[in-house]
Amino acid sequence: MKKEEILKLFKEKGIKPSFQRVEVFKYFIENKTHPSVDEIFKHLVKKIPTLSITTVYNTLKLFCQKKLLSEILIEENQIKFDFIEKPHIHFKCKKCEKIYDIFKMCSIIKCKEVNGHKVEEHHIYLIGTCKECLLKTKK
Amino acid sequence: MKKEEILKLFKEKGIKPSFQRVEVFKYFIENKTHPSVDEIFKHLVKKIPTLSITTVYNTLKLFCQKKLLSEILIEENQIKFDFIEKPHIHFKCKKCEKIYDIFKMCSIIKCKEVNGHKVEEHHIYLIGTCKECLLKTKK
DNA sequence: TTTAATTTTGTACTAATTACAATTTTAAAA
DNA sequence: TTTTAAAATTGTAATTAGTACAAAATTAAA
Repeated sequence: MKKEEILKLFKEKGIKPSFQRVEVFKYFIENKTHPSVDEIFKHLVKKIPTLSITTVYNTLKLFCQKKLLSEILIEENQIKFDFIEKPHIHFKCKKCEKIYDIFKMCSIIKCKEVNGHKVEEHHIYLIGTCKECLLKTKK
Repeated sequence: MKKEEILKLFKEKGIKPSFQRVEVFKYFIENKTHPSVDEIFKHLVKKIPTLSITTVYNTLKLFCQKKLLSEILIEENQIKFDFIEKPHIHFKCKKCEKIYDIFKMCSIIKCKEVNGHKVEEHHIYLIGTCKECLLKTKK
């Protein structure tokens, strides 16, 4: 994703492209992970020494409101963030703590109504032992 | 659920039935809600004036390990707890903040394996506007 | 160039959770 | 019954994520 594309996306969403905001966004497309606020801050402060943690919080909040990112709350007392491409669910390994994106469909994800309640968001978390950790324990 | 049944359940799970533990457990069966640590503490401290918040944390952690309760992490900076009866998912209303139990099945809940990862727990959260709040806004 | 609006920064604060040592309770052994 | 050891509870202090907010800096418009 090139800079012009980011600027175009920001414009569509009504986000003013400050240097800090573009850098935070770039973090997500360059590192396809599920970072915490702290990880993002620690990474970007190397490049932007004046960066404030409050800016990171503000920017992530804005991106979530504009549906560029979504929050992940999975067995942690720390919010992680997720770049929204196509709908997916998350798997977290209890051993290595890694979070995997799982692109698997399910009736729940499509449902817009349940017991009369209007559904606007779906968050599906699976927890267990990942492929790699299963292999390690077998050895 | 009578006291003898609670004691029997604790014995099965290998939980020593201290007065505090029994009272915390009773809170869940008497109030079918999704309480936070603070709510449980504030309620029980009336009956047990010497109760410590640390004991509540310890007890809830133990109950989660023993699979009597599970943690709910849904759009909050506060963990809530859920009594495990039969598998269900959660719906949270954005307006009134209430959490509903939804007893609806889905292929994801049954799945024990995904992309080679071994699945041990499922947490499904739906967020939106609940039936009651929808009615209120229509008026 | 001036002005207003927006964004960023930095500090102080709050609230949830954890660490840990001291005390109390419980259960087992003598 | 008394002694001893183990487990649970308590209370305090510390940690940490996140928020509030005002001042400074930046941007865009008049």
